[in-house]
Amino acid sequence: MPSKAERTSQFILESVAPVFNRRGYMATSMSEITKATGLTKGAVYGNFENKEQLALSAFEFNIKKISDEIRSYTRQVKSPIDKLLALTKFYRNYHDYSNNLGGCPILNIGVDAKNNNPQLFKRVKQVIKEFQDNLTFLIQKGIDVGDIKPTVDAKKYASRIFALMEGSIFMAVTMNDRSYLTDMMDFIDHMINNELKK
Amino acid sequence: MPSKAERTSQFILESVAPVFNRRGYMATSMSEITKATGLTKGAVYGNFENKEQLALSAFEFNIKKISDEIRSYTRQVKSPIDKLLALTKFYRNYHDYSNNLGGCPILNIGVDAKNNNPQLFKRVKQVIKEFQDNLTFLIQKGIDVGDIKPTVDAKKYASRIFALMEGSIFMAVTMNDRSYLTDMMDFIDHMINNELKK
DNA sequence: CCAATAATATACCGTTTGGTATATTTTAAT
DNA sequence: ATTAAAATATACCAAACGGTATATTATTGG
Repeated sequence: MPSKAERTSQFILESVAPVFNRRGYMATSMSEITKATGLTKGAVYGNFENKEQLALSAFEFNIKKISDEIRSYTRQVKSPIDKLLALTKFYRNYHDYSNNLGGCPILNIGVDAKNNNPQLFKRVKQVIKEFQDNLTFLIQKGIDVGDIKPTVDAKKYASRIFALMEGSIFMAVTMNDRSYLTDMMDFIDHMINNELKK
Repeated sequence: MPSKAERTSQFILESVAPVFNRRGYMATSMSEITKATGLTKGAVYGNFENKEQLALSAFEFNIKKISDEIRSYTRQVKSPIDKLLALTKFYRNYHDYSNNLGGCPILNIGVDAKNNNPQLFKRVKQVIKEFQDNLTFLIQKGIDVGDIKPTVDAKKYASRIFALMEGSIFMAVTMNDRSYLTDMMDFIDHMINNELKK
């Protein structure tokens, strides 16, 4: 059994992760944090150095949760093409998923932290790079195994697909209209089947 | 000559519009506003009711500036297709343009205001709708005059193009890499010429 | 069950927040 | 140039901010 402190730290993160994601770093006050957790400042500061470290950990918590969820989709299939299609399948359901979280952490914290928290922003950029590298690797593997046209520029398609996804997430969340997501995922699927697939 | 108050109000808006755009509503304090303007709180509150109204006016200021800039591109050509291409031409240069402003107001304030300022968020949604309606109207006109395929769903393409643009702006600004913009505008141009154009 | 220790709550710190009442200065019409 | 009005600066307010020292309560190994 994990120690009391470990359990409390996890509980705090679970509680404040959506708050930070929704409200951003500056707008999330310590009083909101104590309210969201039901704990006092003493407990929070006993488990986290300061507000910045807590925000950083909350972002990490959100990213891990999404990554795990994505993996649960992609690991069910084997071929690179099917894994790409599994990714769009995940994002088709993202509107429901994001209602708990309050939008996409990469998008929200990317916008929020850029001019408010350099450390957090640096981490967002790393996460974006990792995500895109994974996507590039997947497309390249598809080329290597002969499923994807060898003329395809893996990196270019990876960054394009990522931008398409973030754009549709922004629109779906902002306009509260899931059709932005489903339409874009249809579009990406079409791209995968007609431009990438051999 | 405009009155002193009118000139001061404009000066305040010019000064604080980029600050609000960069930092968001909550993170922009009155002390940052007095610092950015060089004026005192007395002057600011003499010209604006409160921080919220100032943020609202600053957003309006930014949107008008961009709209005017876009119009200066699109009015130089006549046909709907050329106007669409003029739009992507504007966004090709958006990386330089946005460095002064600190990103896209629609994206920044859309993300920032969603859970921090209902009034501001409502206005962002209106602006998005107006922008998309203009785009829809333009595509529909292209269909009517016979430049664009009659099978094209104007509204669907309008919202898709808008999402593509916002996605690429987010990526370009966040990763500080204009190629996200140029690549996406190439892509949209290709779409205009091969899917929309007769 | 009992201490030693770990974890949480309480009470407080100086600073900054958005906002306002009032004093001072600047503008502009005569 | 004078003066009434408009605009700006100053000085202040209560409340909230992030953070901390210390008191209190829970936990846990013996």
